[in-house]
Amino acid sequence: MTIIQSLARGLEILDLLAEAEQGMGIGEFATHLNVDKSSASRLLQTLASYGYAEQDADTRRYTLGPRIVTLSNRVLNRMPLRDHAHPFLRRLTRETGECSHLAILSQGKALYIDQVESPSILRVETEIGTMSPLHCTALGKVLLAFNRHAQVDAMPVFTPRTITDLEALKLHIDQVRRQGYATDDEEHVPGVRCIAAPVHGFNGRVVGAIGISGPAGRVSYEKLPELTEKVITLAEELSRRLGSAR
Amino acid sequence: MTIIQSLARGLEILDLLAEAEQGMGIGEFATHLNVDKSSASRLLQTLASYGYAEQDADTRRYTLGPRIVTLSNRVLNRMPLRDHAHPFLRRLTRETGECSHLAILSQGKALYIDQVESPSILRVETEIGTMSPLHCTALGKVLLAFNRHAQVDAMPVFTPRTITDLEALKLHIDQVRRQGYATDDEEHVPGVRCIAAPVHGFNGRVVGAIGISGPAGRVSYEKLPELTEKVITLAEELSRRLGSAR
DNA sequence: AACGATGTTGCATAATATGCAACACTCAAT
DNA sequence: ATTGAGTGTTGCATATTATGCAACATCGTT
Repeated sequence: MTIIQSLARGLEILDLLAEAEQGMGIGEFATHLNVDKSSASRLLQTLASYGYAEQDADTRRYTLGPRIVTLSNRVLNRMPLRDHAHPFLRRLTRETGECSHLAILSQGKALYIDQVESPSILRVETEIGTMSPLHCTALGKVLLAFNRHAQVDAMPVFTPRTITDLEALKLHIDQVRRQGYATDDEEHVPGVRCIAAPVHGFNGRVVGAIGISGPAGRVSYEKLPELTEKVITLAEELSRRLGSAR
Repeated sequence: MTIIQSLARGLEILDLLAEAEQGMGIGEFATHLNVDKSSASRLLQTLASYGYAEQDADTRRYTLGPRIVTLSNRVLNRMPLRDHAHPFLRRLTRETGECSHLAILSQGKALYIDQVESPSILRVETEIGTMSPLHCTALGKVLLAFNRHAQVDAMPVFTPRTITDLEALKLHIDQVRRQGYATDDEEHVPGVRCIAAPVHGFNGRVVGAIGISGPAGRVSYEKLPELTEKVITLAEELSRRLGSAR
């Protein structure tokens, strides 16, 4: 496995730009990459010439360019699941009042490929493109339980409630498999609870997970059964829509 | 202006992947880039290690990876305009029955940053991330007319109705400026008509364009005045929402 | 105008990306 | 099961290019 260093540096620059809302100057890149200013400048020029970066004429700082957006929607538009699922996401948010999400397994994580936000002021802030760990999120656990390609190789701690023992997780995932849904009980983000259920494709295989997330105050233990019922029902309807025999 | 060749090759690979829905094999990359298979393999491995490409375990072909989606939504989420405008896009589609779009000026083109699709089966297929030429699209003409940074350097022909003379375009844009909206009368895509109007920000500057597109049969000359009125009204409401004095 | 900060460009050379060849893997045909 | 073709990966010598340095250009502040 060989890494082409110059390409890697360019991609690292994109990672830096993803975190730099106000853009970055050449000197900052040079420092982060541990290269000379001149090298940083040439890398940025290359990225800019292909549309991946943009230099603000006034501040001379660089920001992410539009080419990324074009490519991203190529990726997303290649997923028919998204189009089928979106009306169900809207229904789920309408019926529960919480944010709803659709995720698929990607690179060992749960990739959020669509969502509908809650109308409530207090809500969980996530975005499409988020890649969540599998072991401590409801969507992730569903993928672990129902997608044979899903596996965890690390189980970082996010909260005191995060499951960090592999045997404990296996038992938990077995239970998810039996009950047909998963919950995240403040295991990833303190104060946030999630519920998710699997989405089956036409051959019965699990092609994704659909679920809701909300503040623990609203997604309370008393409300869990009712909300869970809604998530499961919508997931099954969507699965049937996709042609699943289930 | 120096181009870092290895980085450029990696970005060219991303461009190839954007067009290759079923992915591509290493040999195809090598041919397109005019490099040896081994070089192509190393470039792809680098892209894959950063999440920009993925290799399908079964076919061994490479496709675009999820990292692109994550970055894309960073770009889009940095535009408050999108959040403000989305309800107006929905209203516009509801009131006209056509697809509605929101675009900004980016790299000399109109970058579509949001849209709401028409419920009709027959509709215009565009996607977020599309970068349209300015001289022959309604959104683009609005940007040309109202954004002082917008200019055209080339005027490629798309249809027999495309304006290809610079003087003619200048007159046309002057008219757009006077009337406060623009139309695309089958100038970009045969059989497609569009209407767009400017969106003004809090300092009165034009921060984007909002409009609709539909088949010429539905966006007929008889319907144009009524549809135009709706677009202008919504654009002005959105502008007021953004704090514009207009 | 002078100065400091920042981005850009030319040039010699240090470093790395390349092509070649061998190898590993997969699949289809016999 | 074996063979051959097709495809992706990896080691190595060296051809090529990316690098750092220094000079320059640009911009904003005093």
